[in-house]
Amino acid sequence: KREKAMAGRLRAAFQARFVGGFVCGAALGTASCLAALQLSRKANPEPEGKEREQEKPAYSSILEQYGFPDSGAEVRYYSNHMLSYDQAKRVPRWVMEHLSKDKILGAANRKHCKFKPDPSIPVLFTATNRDYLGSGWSRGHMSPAGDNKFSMQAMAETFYLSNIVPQNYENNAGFWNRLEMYCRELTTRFEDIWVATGPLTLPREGTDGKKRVSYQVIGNDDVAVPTHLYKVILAKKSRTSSEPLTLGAFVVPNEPIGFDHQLPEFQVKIQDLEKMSGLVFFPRVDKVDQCQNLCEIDTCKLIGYEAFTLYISGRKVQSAKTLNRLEKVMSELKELGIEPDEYLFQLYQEKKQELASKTEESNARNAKSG
DNA sequence: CGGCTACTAAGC
DNA sequence: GCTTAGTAGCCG
Repeated sequence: KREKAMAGRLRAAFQARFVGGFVCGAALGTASCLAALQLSRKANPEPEGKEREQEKPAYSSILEQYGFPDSGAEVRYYSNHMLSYDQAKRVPRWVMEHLSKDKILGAANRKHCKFKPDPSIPVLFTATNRDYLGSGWSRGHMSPAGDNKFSMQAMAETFYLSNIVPQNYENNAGFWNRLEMYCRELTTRFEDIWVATGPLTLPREGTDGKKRVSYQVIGNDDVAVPTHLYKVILAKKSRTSSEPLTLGAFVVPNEPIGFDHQLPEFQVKIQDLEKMSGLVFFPRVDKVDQCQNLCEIDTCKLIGYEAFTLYISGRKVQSAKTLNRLEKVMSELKELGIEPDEYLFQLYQEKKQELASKTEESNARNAKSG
């Protein structure tokens, strides 16, 4: 009995979505869409009944048949992220992803990925690599490549330009990079994390005291350069426990931000971000009463200068292809007055061995052939 | 981790 | 001749 009731509810929920146009256009033909629209109109209570029906001129249904303007903002699904695209700005409005321990482990490597136009977006509205090259702005991931180590496919899809915005170089490699690292670090303290990321073009007050929205556009496609980027983090401690969710929202200027700034400086009330962006995040969650503040529950502390530099050096050591390069990385670190920690020193030793044996091999080959 | 550029070889 | 793909090397 209970099962039947449940099935009925599910069916009702599906139909509500269906007539709401959720599926319309994506998977169904025009005829079905028209039917859905009519159903949806009928579903709305018509306060005045027949009179209202008569008032409605015949041409309005013709208009429906020809179709309404399409912003292309429908949700697009990829292996590990979803997004809504802004066809006018050639950047995403928002990108969402799920993050957990298993997602950030694996062999997927960004060196095998290439930025490219999203094949699912109409050519008229896509950005291209040319728009970015030589523009003075870097191609900044919204859903980061590093969150998808578990899957080559998932990582490759984050390189579609539908997931990219023009971002300040230093910001991208620095503060924003560290913020993304912090999100990954959260997987050690939370079982599930959902992150929404996107660009903002916020108004600024001019010298005349009037507020204006002004932003640069780059390339032949006029790709919009955001003034700010936002990130909303929703985290759940454990899948089984019923303790409240944890929420944090941040708005970061699209400019260099040094180590003298802390993450909480950029925290905003979720309602404020919603007003700025025109988006309601996690609409089914009571974000006021049902959520705790991330920066109270967790550290909201980004990795510091020395630890960050050590980490970067570690990555460089691992990708070194010559002994010369390897030694340079280490000596530059020393010049900065930073001593390698145990982990980096071990990476260094291993790489040194590996490269030494490789040059030995090639020497042997040359001797043989020569 | 986050990026860019230069060079080579292959292909139309 | 020009574009594409892969690689090596660079920087923060």
